[in-house]
Amino acid sequence: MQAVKKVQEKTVQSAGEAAILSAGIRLFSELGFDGVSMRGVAQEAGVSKANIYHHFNSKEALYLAILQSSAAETAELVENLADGAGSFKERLGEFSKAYQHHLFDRHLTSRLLLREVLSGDEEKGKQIADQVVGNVFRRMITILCAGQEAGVLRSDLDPALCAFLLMGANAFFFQAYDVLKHFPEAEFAREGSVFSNGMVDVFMNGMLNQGDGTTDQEVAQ
Amino acid sequence: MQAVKKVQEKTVQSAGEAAILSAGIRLFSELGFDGVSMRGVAQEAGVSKANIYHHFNSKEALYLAILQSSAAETAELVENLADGAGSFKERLGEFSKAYQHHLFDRHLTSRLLLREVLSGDEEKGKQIADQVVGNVFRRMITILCAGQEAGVLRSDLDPALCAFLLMGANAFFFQAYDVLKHFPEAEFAREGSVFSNGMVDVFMNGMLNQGDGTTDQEVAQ
DNA sequence: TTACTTACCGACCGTACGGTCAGTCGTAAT
DNA sequence: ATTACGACTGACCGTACGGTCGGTAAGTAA
Repeated sequence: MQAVKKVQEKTVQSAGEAAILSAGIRLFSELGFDGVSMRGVAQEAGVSKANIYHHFNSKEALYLAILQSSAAETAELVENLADGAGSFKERLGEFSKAYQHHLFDRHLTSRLLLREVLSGDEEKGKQIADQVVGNVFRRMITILCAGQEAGVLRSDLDPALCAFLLMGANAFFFQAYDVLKHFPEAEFAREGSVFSNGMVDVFMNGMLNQGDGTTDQEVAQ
Repeated sequence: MQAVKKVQEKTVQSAGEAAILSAGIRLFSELGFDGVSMRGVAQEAGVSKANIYHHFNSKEALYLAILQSSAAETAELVENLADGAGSFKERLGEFSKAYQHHLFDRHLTSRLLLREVLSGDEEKGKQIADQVVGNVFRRMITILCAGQEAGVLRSDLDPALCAFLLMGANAFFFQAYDVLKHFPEAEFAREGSVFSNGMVDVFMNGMLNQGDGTTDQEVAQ
């Protein structure tokens, strides 16, 4: 099985095919590959099952087409993520906020891609990871390295680790949002911006009280 | 459908049933509910398919039994997570490290439960969330509140947010570990302890250089 | 008009699914 | 010896699955 070298930017030219793709992403993102039947897609799209096979060779091919269009769409949007001026802290905060907003704005796409990347498929997963997540990852690392050179970011930290933490916090928040809503303790999850601001604050300044002369030992236990 | 009020601590007394449960967790954790067939479970367990239905009423019941035993096992282990003495920073670091170690040690169980919680099922998900994740969550909040009262932890931070970030970072690292291994940039992911130490360092002290008199404005852009 | 293409459909195929059932076997109490 | 019971099985059932096939209707170029 050869890897897909170049994503054929096959333009959708039939209303049926568009309906199939639209229904597919809705169902696949919610139920996963195994949870979706071609009959279900056909019904949701309002076309016959045979018509799906006219446009796509197999269930796998349909899923892959949806995956690739999702990945391309996300990759493009990530490319245009806010990268404005301002202080390092502001830039990072804006980037993080924009990324989180994107996750929720395109929640079907995001859920689909996250599921695929985290499934540990090793084949499709790696490709998507490079194509989509890798982009956000590397851009964030760039911002962080600039921060290190400017002397704002601690030079003893691994920029990749910092990038992973920032992205991961957003992604995990997105994943856990539905269940988090039902936790009475998690007031921060009511509003996305509250979480985002608090998160960036923690990442920037840390959780500990600073500069009050108190050491860890003095307040042990 | 009534909620399961009390988990019947049904002791496994047949070798076949044990094999079924063992095969089930292996398959369900890797492939998900829809990706597993009862024939597959039977074959993996080395028993007949009918035998599974002798011990469990349905596929759903088998899955639920596995889910509940996994939840109970994890809940118990979480109860015994290191909670030793030491400075606040040390306690939190130890707790975080122990939690991460538990995730990888019981990776089948962890993957199963995480998938269920994050699937947004609203029914099973909520129960598992309360039973397992909720425990870790609340214990971590307790530690954090103690830190606030002792004056070590910043009092302007939401302890629930901090707990979520610490837990989420570990959980997301666990989820992403397989794909992260293949990123050349992510050297921190080679060794679990490297990530753990770096993560706790960031959470405690923040990413920014502290106390050098440099403000954000001065180093803008 | 003919020839060809594309979008689309109803009916069908073989298979694998979840689940059932009658019955076997070993064991342990009566 | 008989009964009873739990562990276990092969054969079977109805259904839903992914996928195929012959055919229709519409557009279009020669």
